[in-house]
Amino acid sequence: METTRINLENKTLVRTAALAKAIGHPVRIAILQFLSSRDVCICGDITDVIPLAQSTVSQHLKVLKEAGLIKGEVEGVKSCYCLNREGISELEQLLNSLVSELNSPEPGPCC
Amino acid sequence: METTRINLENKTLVRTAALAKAIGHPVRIAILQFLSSRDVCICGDITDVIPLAQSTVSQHLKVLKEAGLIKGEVEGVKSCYCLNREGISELEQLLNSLVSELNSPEPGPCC
DNA sequence: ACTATTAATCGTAATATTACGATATAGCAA
DNA sequence: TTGCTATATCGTAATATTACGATTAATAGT
Repeated sequence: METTRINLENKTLVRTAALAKAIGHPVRIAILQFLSSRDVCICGDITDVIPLAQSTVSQHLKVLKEAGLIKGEVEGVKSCYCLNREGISELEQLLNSLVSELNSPEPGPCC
Repeated sequence: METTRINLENKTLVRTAALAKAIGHPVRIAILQFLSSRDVCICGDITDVIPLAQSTVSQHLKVLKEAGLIKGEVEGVKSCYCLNREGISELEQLLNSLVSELNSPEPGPCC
């Protein structure tokens, strides 16, 4: 029996997991949705729509930023956030190829 | 300014996050890929291809099972696992609608 | 019945996540 | 300068995750 040794260091594997992990929390998905619901960057009112402490929201924003899913920059006294289109399309591409990989081949006899 | 109050209890939101979290680890993605690489259920040799302790692999399998992404049943002295097609398509559907939601509308002036 | 094997579960330690309040930082307005 | 506001960061507590070895439970083979 050939032992198809799995490489857990695989770049795509690790990156896909990291992106999935980043969206693996309701608050972070909600933040992404909120950012996409406007057609401009959002400066300052993110905390207002999320029923959590300001510091907690800031923490989630940091996670999303580090994952490359949003961009943020200081704009005067406020911070402006918007979606990082590159990160979103990377997410889309990696998750799509994962799912299509999982969908083929067809289910076998026992499932 | 209308405060679009975000509901963090939203079923779709919570479910999407839970599925994303389940695939938010390289080992679990690797397990899913391995399961899909055969066209039948895998009985027993999952531990052999993952370079981690048997108990750790079992834990990851449990996470995937609880998320509804795999099915598992005892087959004699072995356990048989295979992908749960329903869970996978739920994952596909929820992530697709999330991503397409994030992709529209077009990027505004500042991003 | 006895033994070997498979896989789940238990116990545990190390680390990560999540949330909060408090504090620091930095820009704006007076 | 002095204060005000917005947001990041710090410190911390509670909980969750991840990994391991040891144990248990159940089956298969002798």
